[in-house]
Amino acid sequence: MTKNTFDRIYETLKDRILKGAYSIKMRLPIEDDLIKEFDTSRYAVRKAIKQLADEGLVYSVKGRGVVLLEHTPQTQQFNLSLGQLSGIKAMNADRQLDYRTDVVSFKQVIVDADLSERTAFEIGIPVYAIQRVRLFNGHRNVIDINYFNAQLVPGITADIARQSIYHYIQDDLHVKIAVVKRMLRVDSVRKTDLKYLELGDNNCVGNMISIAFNDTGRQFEYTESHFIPNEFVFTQLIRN
Amino acid sequence: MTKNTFDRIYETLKDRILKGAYSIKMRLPIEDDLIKEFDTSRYAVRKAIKQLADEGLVYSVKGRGVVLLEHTPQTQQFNLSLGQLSGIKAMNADRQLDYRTDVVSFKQVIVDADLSERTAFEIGIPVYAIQRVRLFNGHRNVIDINYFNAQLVPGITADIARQSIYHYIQDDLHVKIAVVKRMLRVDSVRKTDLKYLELGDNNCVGNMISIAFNDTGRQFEYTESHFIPNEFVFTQLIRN
DNA sequence: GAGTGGTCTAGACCACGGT
DNA sequence: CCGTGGTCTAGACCACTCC
Repeated sequence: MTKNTFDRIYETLKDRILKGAYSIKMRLPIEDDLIKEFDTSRYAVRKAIKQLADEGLVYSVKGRGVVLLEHTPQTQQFNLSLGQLSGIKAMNADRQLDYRTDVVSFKQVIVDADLSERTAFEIGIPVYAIQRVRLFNGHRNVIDINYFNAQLVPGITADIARQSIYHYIQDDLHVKIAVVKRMLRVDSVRKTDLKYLELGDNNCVGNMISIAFNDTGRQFEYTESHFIPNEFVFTQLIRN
Repeated sequence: MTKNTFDRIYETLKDRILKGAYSIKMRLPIEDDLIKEFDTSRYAVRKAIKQLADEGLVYSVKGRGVVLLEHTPQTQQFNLSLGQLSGIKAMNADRQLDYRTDVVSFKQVIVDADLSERTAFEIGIPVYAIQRVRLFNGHRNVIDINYFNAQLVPGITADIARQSIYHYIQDDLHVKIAVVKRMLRVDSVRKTDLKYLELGDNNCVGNMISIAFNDTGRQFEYTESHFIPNEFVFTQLIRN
């Protein structure tokens, strides 16, 4: 349940925006009116508006008010889907997906100079090196190449990798996944991609490189997710 | 000049973090100490810390403090470079780039059903349809396919397109670029890509689709930037 | 000049983490 | 239990937009 004041305001306003309640004048009510309506302080109202702005629904202009950004069915897909931590969003997220994971490689290795250069893990520490093929509706669309710091997230097994490593990390190890940083690239295919992915005629892959941090600030994961063209999208919001 | 209190605090803290001043204990000073040090209120201190967290440098834990995220030379490149509104960041942003733009197509057209479906512009309005090849060190790395709403940003010419449309929009038209929403995909090549891009053996392109809004909330631009593999990166931050 | 959001202050209480 | 960041209140003044 959402119990915070600003959450309640945020949800109410978001609902109204998506329903088109404010669309005619393209403005949100001014802060003072929202304060009166929700019988609260400016803090909660402003925090709720901030959240709407973070999501790309509104934009605040000093001296004028809070403007709604135009949205159409097409441009809805540009809106950020918050909270999807673990990964990739299929292009048609609405259609039903049959999903399976094959663990094609599971090793525990010691970080050497090369691997350290790539993953930013310290030389000499033990890591789990895992390769998993992700099948969507039976198609080999993604290969995940994971390296997990075995000191920070110990006890991973091939069986856990077949299920969900993030589930294990959070629920069993009680390690909080605080921040994930990502880089996105387009790479020419390499041997592993050709071996495991259904690329068709394509000779490139998308490469999403993620590094994840726990709530003590330590990086416990380095992952490359190679995915086939034409199937996946990533969204981003830039504000002035 | 940065004149806000929280900007001053933010810059000072960021500087210290990057210099490693806090790295031993992996913590920022607690809020009360920062309030004393900068002789200010909690508001400014918290806003500065929020900004550091938005950038992926720190992470706040209720009850414990503000934790620094590990960073190494490799993982620095995951840090967001804020403020780069206009676009693509080359993989090696540090190396000197010779940069040129060729306008290969410049038209004014009326939006029909198909174009409306793609760009979310209303049927019947006039738009500028522009295609520009971007050369980096003489190499045709990017093709920009722009559609600008001619009512919201009138007066674009081929000459302006050769220079900088964003410069013209902001400085001459005084239109504020408030928000840009992006989608990133990997697409199989199409005819236009083959014609204009130096793809080598690659038969895919990266596709960055942007829609831009002015500060009245109107979408004035739809752009596809197709870019060659292996040269560009995008960064993203996900927080819990 | 009137109206609006942005910054800032000075407090209070709550929720969580660790001892 | 204490220390910490998160939420919340009630106000003040400033900077900007628009008329």
